[in-house]
Amino acid sequence: MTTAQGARARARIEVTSSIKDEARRQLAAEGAAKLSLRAVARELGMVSSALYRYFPSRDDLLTALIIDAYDSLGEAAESAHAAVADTPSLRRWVTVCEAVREWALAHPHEYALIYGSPVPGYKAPDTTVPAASRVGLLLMGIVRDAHRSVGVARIPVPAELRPEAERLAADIAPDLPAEVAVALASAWAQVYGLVGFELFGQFNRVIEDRETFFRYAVSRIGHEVGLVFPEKEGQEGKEVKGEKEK
Amino acid sequence: MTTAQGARARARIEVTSSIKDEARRQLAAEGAAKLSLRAVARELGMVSSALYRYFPSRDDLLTALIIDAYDSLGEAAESAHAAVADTPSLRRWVTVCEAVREWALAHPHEYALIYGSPVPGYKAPDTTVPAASRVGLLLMGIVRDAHRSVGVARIPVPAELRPEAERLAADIAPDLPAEVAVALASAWAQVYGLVGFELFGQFNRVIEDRETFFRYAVSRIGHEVGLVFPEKEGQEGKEVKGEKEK
DNA sequence: GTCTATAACGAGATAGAC
DNA sequence: GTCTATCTCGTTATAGAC
Repeated sequence: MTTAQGARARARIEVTSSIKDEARRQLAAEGAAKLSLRAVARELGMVSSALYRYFPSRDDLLTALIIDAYDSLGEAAESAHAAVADTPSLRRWVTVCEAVREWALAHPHEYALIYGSPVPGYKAPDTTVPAASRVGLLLMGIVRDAHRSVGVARIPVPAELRPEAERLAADIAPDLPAEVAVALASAWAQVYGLVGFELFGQFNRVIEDRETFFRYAVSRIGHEVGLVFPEKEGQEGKEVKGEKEK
Repeated sequence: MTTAQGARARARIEVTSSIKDEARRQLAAEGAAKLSLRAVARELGMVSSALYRYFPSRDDLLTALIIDAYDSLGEAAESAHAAVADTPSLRRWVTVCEAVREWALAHPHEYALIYGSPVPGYKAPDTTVPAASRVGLLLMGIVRDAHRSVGVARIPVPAELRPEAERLAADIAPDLPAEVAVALASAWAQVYGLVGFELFGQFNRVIEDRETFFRYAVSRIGHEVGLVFPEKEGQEGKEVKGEKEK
């Protein structure tokens, strides 16, 4: 009984994942807008109606691919971070950003799916939110740790932004000062901009040594959210005047 | 003679632009991947083959739309800048960035066309480069002016990035120091990240007062390329206060 | 010379009857 | 599940109108 059920469940999981694999292949070839349940079925030697036992609609298949992509990116970022969890905050920040970039270069179509132009007619359901938040939460953890240990630079926000900053911090980063929460949100968007520019071709004929450029740019951004190498504190020139320690 | 030619030319321009108008409508409805010459022709009451007198292929139509979008964005940015051309560099920077954001919000599908995920199977020809460069050149002009008049802060780049920085400056910004050229390229990508995050929905449930947030974030980025309000020169360090708990 | 229309090709998607 | 009749698409060849 349980073995039969287990076998069925296993088979279901296997079919589900080959459907997603084929869908990802089509994503790479034709783009998300042209993802067609029928084509997936044909390629798998199934009939289109059979797919509906696994995914009730094309949008549900898309949603599954999106969640998988967010999770794959999140896992790449988290495991890269785990290897440097004991190092200074700026090093951890740069490492995570580099992992994001590398994942994006290795999975350009999935990156386009989650961070690129919206798919026409598709509206992502709230079920994508947890997976979508993983990298942001990871970066927030780095900044939080830095804030708790050595203290991060706080760049005062202008009065007009104060209410939004307070609300944002209360909403998503209750243990961070409002200024830092704002800096973090903006920093994450900026990192995404660097990755997007490279991936979508805007750096063609502009930036050649993209890895070095990226490492430098995200370390500047990390610096901007207040992260430093503790041993370098006080050497950063006039950009950041933190208390000297050491 | 001239009138007949003029009339023909006028008619040609008019038909060309109604083709592009209709194509833009379909872009908004279905996305660039599904742009179809036949559908455009049908909607205009023409026959598909007639379109080939105006655009030799579907890709050429796409290219025309892309160039138009870049030019429309470039013009929006340039005319916004013209209104504040005599103000301090940071104000000019922020104004141009805000114009970019506003154009993007007003033309989300065209923004997605030029800065979003690549259209599967389409390769942009070099003819798009001049239009694509307009905003970048405008921003570069602001930084150049600041560099010439009050001087901009130069943040030294690490040794590993030095060759790339020199190459980049020589290539695209011969009148800027290498460090500043690098900072500018990175800044432009970061501004794009902020706009993209907002436009593509990553700020949903995160940032509410997006206009204020954006103004603040891009002014920080402008600061990062060395722009300041002249009256604040020499006070940069004061903006940043380290904080420590221990 | 400049345009539009008709027809067709090969490839693919789709809806529905069976 | 299968098969078929009918759509779509980009593109080209051709013929004729202005």
